[in-house]
Amino acid sequence: MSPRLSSHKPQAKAQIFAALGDETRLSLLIRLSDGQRQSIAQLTEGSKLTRQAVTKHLRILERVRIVHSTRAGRESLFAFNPEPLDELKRYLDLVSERWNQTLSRLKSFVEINDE
Amino acid sequence: MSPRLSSHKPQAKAQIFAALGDETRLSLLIRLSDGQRQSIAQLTEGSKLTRQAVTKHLRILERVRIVHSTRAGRESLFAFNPEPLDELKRYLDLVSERWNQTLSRLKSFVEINDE
DNA sequence: ATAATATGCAACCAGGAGGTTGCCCTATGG
DNA sequence: CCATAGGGCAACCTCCTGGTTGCATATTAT
Repeated sequence: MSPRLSSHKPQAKAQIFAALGDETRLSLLIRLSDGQRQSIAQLTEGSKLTRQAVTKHLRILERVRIVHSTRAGRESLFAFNPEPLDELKRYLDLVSERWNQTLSRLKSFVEINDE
Repeated sequence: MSPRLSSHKPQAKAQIFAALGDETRLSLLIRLSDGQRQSIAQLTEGSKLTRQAVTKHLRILERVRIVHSTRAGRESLFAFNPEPLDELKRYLDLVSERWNQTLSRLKSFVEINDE
């Protein structure tokens, strides 16, 4: 019923996790998750970083489809895309499930846990 | 009711995501999520990597508490800890929630989405 | 037309990440 | 007691990452 862990490509997941493994990119993600499309210049405001740095981060997020950009005149607008995050959540659920199966299995042994 | 996004420390979350942003560490995580404690030597088996490399990865996972180690004789056994992953799931849920609020808000405008 | 705005591209740089090797220390099994 | 198995520590190397700067290009506003 639930897709097995083995059916997930680990490298793809790792790439998404890695994209989220940066404070700057997380904050960009938060700013975009409110649904407002924002230009690079807008996203750079209040960021202490250069526009180029922000651009690089956005491209990284874009490569794993957490974000996607469309050109509008002279500016390129970035928008949030929740799909990859949902994918990660499902992945984490599978790990949890695997873990919980173990717990119930252990419970049947009625072991004393001397942790 | 649900904790706001602003109450989460972004750098802490970024560190956890970063810890998961590596294929080797993801596979270690999978191997440990079955509940069996495993030594470094065991985890190194079939890994193509050196024991030292595996150790480094384990330490990274340990620093964010995804894994924890206990010394048992001459070997140190690593065990999985699901808490940080649950934390991440909650975090991702908050982002999704933020996103969905926007969707319903947009829906009230009855806009034509020409994406 | 011109100036200003928004971005792209490329080179460059410092530091960190992933990985290896060598050596030392501590348990454990004969 | 000695050989061996399991690890820790530290040095070292290479490559990627995050960031910057400089310059070129395309829109937009005046």
